[in-house]
Amino acid sequence: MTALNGFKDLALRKKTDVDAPAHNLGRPATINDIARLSGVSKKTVSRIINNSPLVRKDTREKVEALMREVGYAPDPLARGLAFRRSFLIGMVYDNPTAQYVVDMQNGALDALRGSSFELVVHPCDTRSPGYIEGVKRFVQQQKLHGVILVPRASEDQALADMLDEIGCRFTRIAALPLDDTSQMVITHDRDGAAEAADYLLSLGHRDIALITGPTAYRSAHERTAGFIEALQNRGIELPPARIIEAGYTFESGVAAAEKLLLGKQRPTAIFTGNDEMAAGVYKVAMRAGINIPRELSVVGYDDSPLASRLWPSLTSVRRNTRDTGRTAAAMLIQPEGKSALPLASVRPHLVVRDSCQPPQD
Amino acid sequence: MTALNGFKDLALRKKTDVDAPAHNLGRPATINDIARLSGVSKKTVSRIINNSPLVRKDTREKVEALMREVGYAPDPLARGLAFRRSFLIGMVYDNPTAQYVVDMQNGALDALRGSSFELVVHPCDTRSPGYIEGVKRFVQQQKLHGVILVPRASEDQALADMLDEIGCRFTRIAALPLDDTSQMVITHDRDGAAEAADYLLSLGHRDIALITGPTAYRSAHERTAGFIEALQNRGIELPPARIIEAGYTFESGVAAAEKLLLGKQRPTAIFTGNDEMAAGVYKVAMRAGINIPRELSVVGYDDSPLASRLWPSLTSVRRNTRDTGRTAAAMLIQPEGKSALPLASVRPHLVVRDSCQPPQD
DNA sequence: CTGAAAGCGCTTACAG
DNA sequence: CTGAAAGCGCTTACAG
Repeated sequence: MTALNGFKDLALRKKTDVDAPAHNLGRPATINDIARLSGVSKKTVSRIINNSPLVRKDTREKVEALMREVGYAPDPLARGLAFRRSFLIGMVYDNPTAQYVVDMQNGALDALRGSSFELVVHPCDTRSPGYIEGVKRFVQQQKLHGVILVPRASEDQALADMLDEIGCRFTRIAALPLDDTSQMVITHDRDGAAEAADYLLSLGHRDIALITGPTAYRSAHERTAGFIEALQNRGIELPPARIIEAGYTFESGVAAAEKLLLGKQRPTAIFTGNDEMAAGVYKVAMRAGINIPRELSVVGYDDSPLASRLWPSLTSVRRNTRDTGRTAAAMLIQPEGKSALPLASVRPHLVVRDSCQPPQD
Repeated sequence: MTALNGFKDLALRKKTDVDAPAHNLGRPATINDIARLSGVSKKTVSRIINNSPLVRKDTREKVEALMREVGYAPDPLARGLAFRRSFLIGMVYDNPTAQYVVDMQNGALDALRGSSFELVVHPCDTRSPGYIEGVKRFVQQQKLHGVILVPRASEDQALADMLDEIGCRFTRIAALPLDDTSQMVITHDRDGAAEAADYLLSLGHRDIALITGPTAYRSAHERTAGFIEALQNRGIELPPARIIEAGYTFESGVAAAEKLLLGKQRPTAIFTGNDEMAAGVYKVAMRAGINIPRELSVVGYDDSPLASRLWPSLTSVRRNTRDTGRTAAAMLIQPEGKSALPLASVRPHLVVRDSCQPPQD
């Protein structure tokens, strides 16, 4: 019986080294060590670990001092077993852009730093039929404390429903609010695209084209809507031929740009739904000898590293992905009742570089 | 007392539904359920979970069938607590290249898929003094099963020593063997760079320049050595002015390229230690009106997405990072004694695109 | 080849 | 505000 042993040890200690607090146990301290050495019960130590208010202030301070002294940290495995919930936050994503994924991870880790939580990653393929089962196994088996859903996985209602059903809390990251019940971080892609439109308008462009991502994606839909709306607000209506839906990939950007640039009447500016597709526009323009920015202005979305690597460097909408990840993780590890804000916002903004100029005529 | 309850339940079941094996317990099954329902002891179930040979074949098959039927999966938290070791693999890295990090993670996850292990990520800053303490806390607190060390963190002997000291197993990924004791995956950067050199030689280039990464990095050192060696093998000695040490970053590539390209006598070809710096060469060449590949051939290293996004697309050495990650993780979760290969190899190879031509004269 | 007891380091539910 | 008992779901060490 652990507890009894604890008390026997305490008795021994009292005789020998109660005045010499060199608590050196040659192994990681446990809650029993802390209880024994500070003369309180395990349960009181547990209350202190879990920030219960039901502990006298001086008791708390005494015990916390001892914890620091011996370098005590509670075992997440043992806590997890007792809580029936681990100290692991899962990140579920289906996104091909490495920088976006890494930024999101780093943001989440920012929020987890100093807490007892760690981040476990789960890329998946939302087009494969079994992927929801895969996430379910991941969540249930590891008894995850919570999950961060990254676009486009965050947009799959079936995934969210499954998580609700098994009682797993989660935070969704999305371009706009998807429902009223789940926690969300909203990235306001509509505003970012509008800023891009306003910028091109302010330079004097009027014949503008748009290469969108797959509009089944919320992000693509919002960026498209935001861009078109902003133009309309200034009295400019985009003709259908100036809007091309592509696939968020470099290759699809190349194909879209060929339609736009190799015809007789080309636009003076192009806004693309992400930087990958903007790189496709660059390739076509380069090959065709169209000078960016003199003959063609280009604005991307993401502000990925690619934006500054391209030449001329690409003006692009920055998404503040790291902040998004940090916010999402922070919502998840917040103590239960405590101001559980269901919604948070991260706002994009335009980063101006060298890829735009007033149109020549 | 769980065990006693277990036996009581078994008795009840025997009367009622022993012939109707619809084992539906409205909660995740535990080892006790499996033991009770299959009429063996907990310990025997445990042996089966842990692949012990000390189980009769028909016992094993009977129990495994039941496990499948009720969808039993052992709780990693409980196993971890008893084992004093979790089912978590850590990945420790200090690398700015997002694609490299993501490829490495995905590779590791390939190897962990279907196992009981999950991947928990730990980016760090090897230049900050406290980072080794940070890794130590990470490993000890989570009782990690093992850790994958990614360059450049993998090259820090102090980090490896700390892990040895606390008894944490780890796999290092490195350009060449660093010691004889730890498990390693060798990426043979020397060979990759040699292949780049041979390719440029085969095109007829003789006045070649080299932009290296920080040679304190093993990867940069090996790539540099491999490139220079391959040239020497063909009787070509690189003059010191043709070798510039840069920092693996885009900006440092720009600065190095300016030295090489804006002088009077420029080389006909440049090999860069990574793709980022090659993008820097592109920028300087573009700005100065130097045509790639007609007037200048460029070869990079990494075969990152950037390589195909640049125009003209960049010939580059592919590293097979995903294989590297998979191999590293596989070594870590291999059953203890079982053929614990200390060394594994992943070989790079050149991917030819549009950035090279024979020199004009 | 199989099993009953004790334990891993915590928390919950109950009692005071 | 504090504590003794029981339990979370597994494994280890010992015994047979």
